[in-house]
Amino acid sequence: MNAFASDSPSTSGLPIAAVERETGLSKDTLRVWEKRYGFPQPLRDSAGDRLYPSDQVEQLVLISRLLASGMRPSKVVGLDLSALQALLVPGTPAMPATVMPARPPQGAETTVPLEDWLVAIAAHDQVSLRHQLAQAQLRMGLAAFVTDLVVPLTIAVGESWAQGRFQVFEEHLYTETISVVLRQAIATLPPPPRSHGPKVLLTTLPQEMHSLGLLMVEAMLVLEGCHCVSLGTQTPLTDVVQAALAHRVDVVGLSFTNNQPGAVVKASLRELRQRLPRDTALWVGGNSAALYQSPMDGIVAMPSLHGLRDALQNWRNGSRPHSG
Amino acid sequence: MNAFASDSPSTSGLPIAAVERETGLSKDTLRVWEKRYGFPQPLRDSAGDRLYPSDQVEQLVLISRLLASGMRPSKVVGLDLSALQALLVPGTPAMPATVMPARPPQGAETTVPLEDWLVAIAAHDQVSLRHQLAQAQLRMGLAAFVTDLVVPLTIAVGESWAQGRFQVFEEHLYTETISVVLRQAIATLPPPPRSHGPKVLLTTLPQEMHSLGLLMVEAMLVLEGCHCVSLGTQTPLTDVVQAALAHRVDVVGLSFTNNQPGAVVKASLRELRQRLPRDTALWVGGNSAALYQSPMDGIVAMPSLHGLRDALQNWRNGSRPHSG
DNA sequence: AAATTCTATTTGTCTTAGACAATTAATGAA
DNA sequence: TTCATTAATTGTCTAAGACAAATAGAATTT
Repeated sequence: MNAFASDSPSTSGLPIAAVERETGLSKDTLRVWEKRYGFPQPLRDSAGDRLYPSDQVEQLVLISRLLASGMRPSKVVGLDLSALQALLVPGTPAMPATVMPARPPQGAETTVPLEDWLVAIAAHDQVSLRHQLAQAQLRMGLAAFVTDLVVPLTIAVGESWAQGRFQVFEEHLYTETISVVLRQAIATLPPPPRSHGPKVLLTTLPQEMHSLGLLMVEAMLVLEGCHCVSLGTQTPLTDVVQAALAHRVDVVGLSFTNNQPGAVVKASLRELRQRLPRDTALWVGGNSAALYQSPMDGIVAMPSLHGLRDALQNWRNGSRPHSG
Repeated sequence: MNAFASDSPSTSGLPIAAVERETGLSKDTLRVWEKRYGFPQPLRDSAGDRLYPSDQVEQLVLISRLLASGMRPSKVVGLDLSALQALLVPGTPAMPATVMPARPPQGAETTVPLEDWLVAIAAHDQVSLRHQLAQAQLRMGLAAFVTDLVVPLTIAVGESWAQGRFQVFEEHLYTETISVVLRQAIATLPPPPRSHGPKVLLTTLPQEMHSLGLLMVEAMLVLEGCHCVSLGTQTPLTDVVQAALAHRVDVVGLSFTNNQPGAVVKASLRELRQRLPRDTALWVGGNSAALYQSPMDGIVAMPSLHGLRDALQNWRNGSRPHSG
């Protein structure tokens, strides 16, 4: 058993299982790249097993991130660190411009620039950060807080992390803190007036573990008078269907990051659409590029939270034409 | 590219990648079992690729659950469905009796039997469930709520799920609802008196995605006057260390389910212990059997929440002998 | 009886190279 | 431009064998 793959700091490299874990690239892929492109070029331990030097692992991490945003392996697999970073900096590059959040940061948000928030996150003072965020939420109101602060700040944090400015744990700290503030805000919201909006099931499919998007959507929906049922992250497809039936929801809302290959995302959605009742709407969002490349039948894709309002309007018109 | 593995309902089986996803057993393992034990016995598609019938997948899921609780493959891989279920029912079987939660359900909890809570969960009324749980929390107090209700109820839900009584989405619903109630309770707790307890970093390692245990621990610790920093789930090992340093915590607390093989858990802990400063305590808990099999140097393993009190006491004595 | 050491078995992962089909890019025709 | 066809790209699967970590069971000592 060549076995467990703890990246012992003294050794000269990581075994293939550790690299798979760190990069998300399968062992098969790592081996076939080595054969086809000549990269990576791992060392070998005494048993002949691959040992990936950490600089190659770093390159692989960047490569995998570029792939997730739409690049092709042949274009990026050989490249060195600086070339990769150069490709990575400009925003979310492979995302078509038409779906980029059209609205520039504006109004209330500019009172405290994003940069200051980034500095506050880097200060590692969770209590203070939470306090400041909670205050901002009260000052701006929940809707503006989400669209004008949380959304751009989350994007900025993601980019900072991609550029190596933030550690993973700092991103975790940010996520956790925002979650607490958002949950608190949602919890203190007045209960929705009965049958004013659709009943919405919120979750993500397996492999999608980011709950922040769900929370943002939940906040906006509750503000609009919807009744939300959240299942948290990583609900198997079968159970999404069962939950939708059991709770008799009008809408199923899913969030996708660009962690998964686009083909998998599309296939899952096709499958889900087929299994859900016809009259159950399926709304999807998140920064997975695959969602917006081509319109999918019976699926409403929302590249930004602003789409929620329209989707709600459409639902009210389409699904309940004789008022409520 | 035999590619993505959506379990199309019309086909006669799942491809190996889907089975890996569903069961957590690696493709290598699935293939080697087939060779060694003659099970599973997948069909083949036109290209010669394996197609696992869904009943075999069900067996594999049960087998993987038994392995996680300490059974050996040779004892369970061949067994049929009923035999597997028979092994699975009695509690957490492979866990040594000495580490089982010693205290039987008692006192306040018996006013509303667990069974009634299970029925309430099965009713799919999240609003009502949340309300009832919040009321119970207020009535019992947070500490008793956690130890006497949430802990046994979570175990009961897990067992119900293992026995097929609950669907995955019902377990998700339960988890989400409890989380909301616990977070709410923690948020409304008075801030801890300064320097009355250690500063504790709470998180899980990658592959561990259950946050409920962390929330329970956080509740108990905050009650005891500790200052908690939670990073949520799935923090890479390296970042746990960095976060511990950045936040200057006294204690790192980790939660482990029995999702991962024991060897991986142990190796990760050894590694983490080695990388953390000597004077940073490392507390671990959760129902991963590996934690309690043999004491590990410099690691405090707590099979139940009741161990927290003692651990705190020890920390206060050991780490700060000349008072604070 | 309990703890320890040793040996034998079990077990998961890694290795090789090649085949294949789904996807994407490029080419040609309307 | 837009659509269909061909070509290139790319990830996954298959096979059998090798190997070392982890565990079980026996033999030994405390």
